[in-house]
Amino acid sequence: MRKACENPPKPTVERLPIYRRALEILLDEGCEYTSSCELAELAGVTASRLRKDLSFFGRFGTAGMGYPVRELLDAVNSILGTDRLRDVLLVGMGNLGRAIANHAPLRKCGFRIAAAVDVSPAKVGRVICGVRCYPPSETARLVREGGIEFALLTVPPGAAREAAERLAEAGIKAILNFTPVHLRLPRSVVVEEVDFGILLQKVAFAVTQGGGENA
Amino acid sequence: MRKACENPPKPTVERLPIYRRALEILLDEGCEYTSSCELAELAGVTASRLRKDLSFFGRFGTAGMGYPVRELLDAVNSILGTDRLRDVLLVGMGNLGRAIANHAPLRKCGFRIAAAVDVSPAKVGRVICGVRCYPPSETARLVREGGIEFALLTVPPGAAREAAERLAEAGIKAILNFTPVHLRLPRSVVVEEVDFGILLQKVAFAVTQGGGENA
DNA sequence: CACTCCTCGTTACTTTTTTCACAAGAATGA
DNA sequence: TCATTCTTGTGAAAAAAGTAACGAGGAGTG
Repeated sequence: MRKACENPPKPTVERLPIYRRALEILLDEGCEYTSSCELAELAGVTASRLRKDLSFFGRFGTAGMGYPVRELLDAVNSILGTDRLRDVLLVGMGNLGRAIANHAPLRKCGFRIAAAVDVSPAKVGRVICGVRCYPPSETARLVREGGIEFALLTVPPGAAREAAERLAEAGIKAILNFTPVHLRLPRSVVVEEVDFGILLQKVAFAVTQGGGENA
Repeated sequence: MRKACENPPKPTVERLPIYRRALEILLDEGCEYTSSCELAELAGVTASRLRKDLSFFGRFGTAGMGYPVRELLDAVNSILGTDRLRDVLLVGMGNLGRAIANHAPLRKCGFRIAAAVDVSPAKVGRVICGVRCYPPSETARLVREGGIEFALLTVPPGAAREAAERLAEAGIKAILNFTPVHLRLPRSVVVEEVDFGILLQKVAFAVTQGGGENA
């Protein structure tokens, strides 16, 4: 039922995790089948957009019946690559790093903090929030031997660029960048920026200009 | 120099904070003037897109010269509503809440954690990470008396919906939702979702499918 | 078995967003 | 002063994304 994935639009891909979350809710409730209407409602999109999004990846439903929840969830997981638990490297065991290490919902999304890296000698060697802490010099070894593809960058702004370059050299595939620093890395490394300040500015505009139009 | 803001595209608005960040870097470096090429390079967009984005809000540059950094930054701040320090309410003083309370860069973006709310009696009344902690019952008073418009929702998933509704009733204007729960609130409240799991899934797709195309 | 109802997947259409290319305008130097 | 050289701002074309409508095809019913 999987298509050869004829280059789906970027917004479509960004909605897949939202569908996934909705499907998990339905599964928890014991629903075996759902409709595009119901699922779209849960995900906060229109039914036709949901159907079109899914159609980029294959045919998952049966006319008149809807979608089998379990199967569709498996399919979405397979598309996203979250069908197995993936190891993540935490770079920077500060406040934010610890918060993420303790962030339970990550596990439900298919990710596990496999190890952490920090410059502080007080942290290296210890297990903090359930995660063992290594010195930065171990980065490459951890990535290679652990087969780690993803990193969370939660170091102070001043250390961001160096840490990112170290990760890139180690062969990391993707970085979730929580620092307010624009990283300049080879295109082979996927970088996703998560800047709380930028997000707040975005809603600040919506509030001041729009006078309260929702997204 | 400000236009009447003829409904700028949403993507344009989302890029403004990025331009803002680039402008601050230039200002720190002591640059008085910059060009659309230089600024676009720093922001990671094309020069024509930058110029078009700015054109939605007015005319800020002079042909042959470029843009005056200080003035353009002031203008962007004015557009975004970050020209003055804005108070933010932190809801949920857990690991993530504390991390954000300590997150220095927020201040540079024009935001200040004015107060926190938490259910735990052990936290209420204390000052944690420089922020005074109040019980949830005080939410409405804090929002009203402090003139607070923005809230950061960092409570456990199970408490998210109730806390969000309390905020909406208190008259909050916007919520940055760090919980993996889809909030259903009146359209008058701007909600921005920040779900680490969803972000990881997004890059997971990019890595597995794209084989490494950057965003 | 025939009929109706329901829901998917797809196609055509509309809107939004991006890209490209160029005219207008300001500074510089002879 | 005048030509030259930049660089902006903008309008048109192209691309991307979203919306709506429709046909196809099972499921349930009598």
